[in-house]
Amino acid sequence: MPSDLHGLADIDRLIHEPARLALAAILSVVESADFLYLQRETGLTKGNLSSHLAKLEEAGYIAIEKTYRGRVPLTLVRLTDAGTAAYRTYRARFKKFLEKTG
Amino acid sequence: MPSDLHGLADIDRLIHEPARLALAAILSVVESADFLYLQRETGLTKGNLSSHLAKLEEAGYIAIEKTYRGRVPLTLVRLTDAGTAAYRTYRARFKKFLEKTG
DNA sequence: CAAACTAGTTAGTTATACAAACCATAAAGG
DNA sequence: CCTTTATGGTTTGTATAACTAACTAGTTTG
Repeated sequence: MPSDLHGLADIDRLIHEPARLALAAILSVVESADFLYLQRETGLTKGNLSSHLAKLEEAGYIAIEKTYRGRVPLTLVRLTDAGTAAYRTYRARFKKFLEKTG
Repeated sequence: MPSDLHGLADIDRLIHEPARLALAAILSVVESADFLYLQRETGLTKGNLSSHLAKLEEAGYIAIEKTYRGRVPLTLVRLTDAGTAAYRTYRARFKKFLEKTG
């Protein structure tokens, strides 16, 4: 394999996807967020948000806690350590790409 | 629609895709490049490269000129003005995102 | 003249994002 | 009450996307 253009090739696709990148950006600053808050912030449909969260959870990037607010179900999401690390790495890599190709 | 998280939502997907982002980065600095050069730089398979180029051409981001080197066919690729503009916009937007969420 | 290389395209598979429809419960209105 | 409306999601289906493998076509080399 060639130079792979400044590590662009092994960018984390899971985070690269704009919807998930937005989610990571939000979760990186809030400790934890509920489903509807995330939906409003990202503008995603419920289904879409649900599937993105499932992917992030599968990757171990987020932890999903299903609880109740009163008797109304409530889904709380937070970034795991792995998720935080992945997000940081992604940002660093991309920043480097932008600089190197500036 | 909500805040859309610093314009991340309307990022140019055509350029956002890492393979095409790499292509744009290369083409933004070389005036013109041939197929095999691009293949080696990006590490893409021929088929994959071909389809990415087709998409970029369809969008008017690149111009493809099919010519000959001696009697061997040669495909030359260069960024159009629209492509250059789109690449620049993409970079600016992403940079902004990185800064704002820094 | 056969093998192997150059330069690509086409065809087919797999994965992805996305929206629409659905399900379940709870509160509110008549 | 019991129907509507809202909350909080999941499941399902579909169109697009990326990617690989196989094929085409001509060319050089042994």
